[in-house]
Amino acid sequence: MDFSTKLINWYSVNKRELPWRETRNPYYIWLSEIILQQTQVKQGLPYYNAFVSKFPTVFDLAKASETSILKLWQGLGYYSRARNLHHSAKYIVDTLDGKFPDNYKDLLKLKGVGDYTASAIASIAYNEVAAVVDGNVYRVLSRYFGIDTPINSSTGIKDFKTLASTLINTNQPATYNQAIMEFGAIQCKPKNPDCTVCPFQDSCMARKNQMVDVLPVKLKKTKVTVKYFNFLVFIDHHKKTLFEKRTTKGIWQHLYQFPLIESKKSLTAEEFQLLNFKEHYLEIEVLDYSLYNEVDIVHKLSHQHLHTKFWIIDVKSLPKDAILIKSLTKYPSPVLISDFIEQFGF
DNA sequence: AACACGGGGTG
DNA sequence: CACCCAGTGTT
Repeated sequence: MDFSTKLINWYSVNKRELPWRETRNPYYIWLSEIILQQTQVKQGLPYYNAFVSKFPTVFDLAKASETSILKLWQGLGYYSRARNLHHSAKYIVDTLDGKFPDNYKDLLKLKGVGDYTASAIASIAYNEVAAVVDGNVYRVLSRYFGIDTPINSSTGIKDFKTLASTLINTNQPATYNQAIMEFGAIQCKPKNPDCTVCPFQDSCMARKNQMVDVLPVKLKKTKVTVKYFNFLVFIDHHKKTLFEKRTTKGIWQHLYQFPLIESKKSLTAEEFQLLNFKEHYLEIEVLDYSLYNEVDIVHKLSHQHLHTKFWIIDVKSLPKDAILIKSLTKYPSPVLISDFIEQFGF
């Protein structure tokens, strides 16, 4: 029995029931694939259901505000996915007259859709013979064929894509692609896979050569930078505060936060006073201020550790663009901020 | 080619 | 703590 048939047989027995497997609607397939980029099924599933429920068609998504889409995306991370989703929905509705791209080449033109996602949608929704290569596929192929080429090197990316293209079952591309990914997720797991129950245990090169725990090979690890964030939580007697949209390039673009002052180190109250935050907000008359968290809250992202202090600042009045504290939760904000809002309670 | 981009889960 | 996750866009 050949590789793809064996995989498909395994899949027919072991596959999970997932809502995006109950449809061929390209819009729903697209939604699920974007949500699942760098995201585990367990984490993405409730977001998928929320998006399908709130935006049942691409037209609903296209006419929504970016803020409402980011609000529904809140907590999922990699927020450019949500912004690109909106951009592409408008492109489909406005430029393509609502006709969803129906092949790999045209799908690739959508913002936020790269080689993997274009292949996934083309195969799953339209049964196009386009091989997917995601983290699961890299792992399964590198182990089964015993390939130690780094999966994130240029040659590795090219070679694995070529190999995947030779293996795909051309009669059942949709099923094959989902089968190999599901196999990687459930059987050929990153850590401690149970190879004794694996259907490929007799032909797997990694198992034969005891390389299961070192494959796939990946270049370099992420280096983490440390940053120090001071959030200014203004409160006036109208129960209003300042909440700003992040327009800068880096993390959390277009999400909302309390006014932020970044420092070179963790500040004491005295140092914070010396820093004289009032310089940043000349027009605001400060009555009193205090530190909410004595110990820094360390918010860990994959490439940054954010050491955070929340300064509670009582003020007499605030500028016109202040918003009611009660309405804070209507805005999309980073988990770090929404957690604070919930715990502080105001 | 290297890096930035989130947050949750696992061993 | 290190690594992984149905990757993509930018530099």
